Amino acid sequence: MTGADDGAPRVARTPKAAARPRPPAMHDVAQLAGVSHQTVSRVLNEHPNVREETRQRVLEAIAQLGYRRNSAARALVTRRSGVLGVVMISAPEFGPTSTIIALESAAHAAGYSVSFTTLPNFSTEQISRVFEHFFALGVEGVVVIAPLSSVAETIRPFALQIPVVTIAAGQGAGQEFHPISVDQQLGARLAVRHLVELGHREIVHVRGPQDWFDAHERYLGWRGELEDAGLAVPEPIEADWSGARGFEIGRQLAREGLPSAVFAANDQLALGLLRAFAEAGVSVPGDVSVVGFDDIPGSAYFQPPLTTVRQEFDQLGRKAIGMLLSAIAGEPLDHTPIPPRLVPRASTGPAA
Amino acid sequence: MTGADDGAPRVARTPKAAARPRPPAMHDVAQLAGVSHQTVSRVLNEHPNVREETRQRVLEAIAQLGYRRNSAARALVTRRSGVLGVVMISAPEFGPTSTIIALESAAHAAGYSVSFTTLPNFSTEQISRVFEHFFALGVEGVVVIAPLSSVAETIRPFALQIPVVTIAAGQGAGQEFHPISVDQQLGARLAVRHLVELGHREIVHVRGPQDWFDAHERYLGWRGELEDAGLAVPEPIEADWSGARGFEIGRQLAREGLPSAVFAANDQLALGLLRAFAEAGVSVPGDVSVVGFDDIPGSAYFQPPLTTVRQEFDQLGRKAIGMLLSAIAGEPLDHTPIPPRLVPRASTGPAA
DNA sequence: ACCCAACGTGTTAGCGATAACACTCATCGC
DNA sequence: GCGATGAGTGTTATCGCTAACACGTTGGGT
Repeated sequence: MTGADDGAPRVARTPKAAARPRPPAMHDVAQLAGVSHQTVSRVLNEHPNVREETRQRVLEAIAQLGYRRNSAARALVTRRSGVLGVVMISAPEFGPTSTIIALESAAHAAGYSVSFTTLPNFSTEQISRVFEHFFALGVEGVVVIAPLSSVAETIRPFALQIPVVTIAAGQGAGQEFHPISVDQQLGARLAVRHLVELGHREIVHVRGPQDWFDAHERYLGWRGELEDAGLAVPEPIEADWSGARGFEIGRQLAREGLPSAVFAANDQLALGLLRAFAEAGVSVPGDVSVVGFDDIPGSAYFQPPLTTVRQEFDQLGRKAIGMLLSAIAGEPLDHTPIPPRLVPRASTGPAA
Repeated sequence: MTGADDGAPRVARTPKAAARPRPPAMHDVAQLAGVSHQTVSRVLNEHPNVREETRQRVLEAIAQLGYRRNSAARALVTRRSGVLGVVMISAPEFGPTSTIIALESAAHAAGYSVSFTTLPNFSTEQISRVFEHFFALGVEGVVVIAPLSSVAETIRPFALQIPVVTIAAGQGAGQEFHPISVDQQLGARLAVRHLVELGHREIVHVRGPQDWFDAHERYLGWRGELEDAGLAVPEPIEADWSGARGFEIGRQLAREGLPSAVFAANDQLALGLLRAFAEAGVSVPGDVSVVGFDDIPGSAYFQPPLTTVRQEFDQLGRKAIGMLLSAIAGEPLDHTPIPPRLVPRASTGPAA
C-alpha cells in the first residue's frame, strides 16, 4: 500500500507539474530545502524542535519560491479559520463605522481576519441569512453591531452555536451572547448633570427611536438624573435621528415656548435644533442651552460649537474583540460598559 | 491499495465518531440518503444529472443533519475562495465608509464575501503587509479605497499578481490595476459653474491636500472651469480636510477681504468657513457664497444650508465590484467615472 | 557500559470537498 | 438486433496542510 519511494507520487504528478500554473506548495519548498514537508510545516508553525540551520535553509527556500501557506488547506485540517464575522447596519453613520474600524484593527492585531456583512435592517430572516453565511465561511466568532434592542432576541438561537458579542443591543442578555457597549445612561447623566450644574431646571429631552438600544438608554439616563436631582421630568419629545426632525422640533419649540435647556439624543438632532433656533432669532446658549450626543466631526464648528458626549469607539472595538476571543477560548468575560465623556463647548451656558 | 469496502475507513473512524464533536460532512449526508458523497456534491452544485427523487432525498438528509458544506475543503480543491479583499483607510469619514458599505452589498449580491482591512496610512510597507495577508487568505481580487494618488505606484507590483480595482487613486493607471472613481473634476466644475451662473467673478478655492487624488482633481476642475469661463484663477488656499482649518481660513478671509464666492474642497471645510463668517458678522450668501463637496449628513442643516456636490457612493461601490469581477473573469472593463450631482441650497446666491 | 529521555526528522493518514473517470442501464437509429 | 449515446450514479485521486506516530541519534544518570 505504501512502499513507494518519494519518487512515485512525484512522477505521477510531474506531467502536470510541468505546466505548473499553480503556486508553490509546502512540498516544493521541502524539496528545495532538502527536507520533508513536515519540517517546513514545523518551521512555519514555530515548533521548537527544528535545528537552527535547517530552519534557515527552509526559510531561504520559502523566500526563493515566494511560498505562501494555503489557508484553506490549513483551515481544513485545523478546523480553525482565523476569521471573525462582523455584522453592521448598512448606514454610513459615525458610530457604527467608527466601531467597525476599531474592531478590525483589534482583530487584526490578534491575528484574525474580519469578514463583514452589512444589513439594511435586522429582521429575523436577514439575521439568519447572515449567520448561515458566516457558518458556511467557518468563522470562529461573530460581532453584531446591532442598534436595535430586538436584535438580542433574534440572534439568541445562533449565539448558542457560536460565540457572539453584540455591541449596543440589550444588556443583561444572559449566557448565550455577550453584550458590550458604551455606557449610554452614564453619558446622558453627564449631559444632564452638566446642565443642572449650570442652573437649569427645565431640561427637555428630544429622544431617539425607542426601539434603538442607545436611544432608550439615553432616555433612561436623562430621566434618572432628573429624578436624582429632584427635578420635574417633562414629557420627552419623540424623534428619529435626523437633522430634519431636529429642525422641525426647534421651530416648534421656538414658536410654542422654549425650555431652559434641551438634551438631544444625538448631534444631528442638535444641529437641526440650532439651525431652527438661529432662524427664529433664539440665542444659544443665551435663551436656551443645547447638548448633543456623539461628538461627530464638525460638531465643534456648529453655531455655536456643540456641547456633546463623546463615545470612545476605539476602546469599544478593542474590548468587543477581546471579549469575543475570550468567549472563543472559553474564558470568563467582563461586561463592564465603557464610560463616555462630556465635551463641554459653547452651546451650553448658565440658566437665564 | 484500495480494495477495502466502504466499511473499512468508517470503522477506523468510528471510535472517534462516537464522541462526534464535529459537524456533519458530506459523507454523513450521503450515508443517510443512501447515496454516494459525490451525488450529494452534485445536488449542492446543482448538477443537472441527478434524478429529482434522489435530489429530494439528499435535500432532506441535509436538512435533517443541519449539514453545511465546508468552505475550506471546497476552496482547497477548487482553488477559488469566493472572498474579495477590501482595503480602506482607517478613518470613519463619510466617503470611504459609504463606499465600503456599497462595496459589501454588491459583493454579497454577486455571491462573494468580503474580507476587509483598514490602514492608518498607505505606506509601502503597510500596503505590502495587507496584500501579503490577502494572498495568504486566498482572495480572488482586491479593492483598494485609496485616497492618496501615490498609492497607485505602491500597489502596482501587487496588481500584477491579482486583479485590483482602486477607488479614487490615479486615473490612467495602466493595465495593471483598474481605477474607478466619481468624476471629481466634473463635480468641481458643476460647483464653479453654478457660482458663475449666479454672476460670481471672483471664486476662490480652499483646496485639500494635493497628494489626495480627490483634492487634486477638484482643484483641477475648479481651475479648468474658471479658465473656460474666461475668469481669473486666484491663488488657491491650502488646507487639510478639517472644520478647524476652514474656521481659520474663514476668519482670515473675513479680516483681510472677502472674495465673491468660496468653493471649499469638502463640507467640513465649508462648515468651518460658515462658522467663522457668522462670528465675523459676514452674511452668507449675502456677502459671500459658499459651496462644499460631499453632502455629508447634516449639511442641509448648516447655517445656512450648504450648497454642495453629492457623490453617488452606491453606484461607485457597485461599479467597483462589477469591474473587479470582470477583471477576475478576464473580461474588458469600463473605466468611465461616475458623475456627481450638484445640490443647490441656501449658501449660494447672486453675486453682490 | 547500558537504558532511556529528548531531540530532530521523516512517514503516513486524514481533513471534506470536487473532478475525472468508470460503470450500469435505457433508449435510439439503422 | 446491436453498437452508440447519454442519463444517473459510484469510485478514486487529489487539493495542501497538520497531527500522530515512527525512527535514528545524542547525552545523561547510575
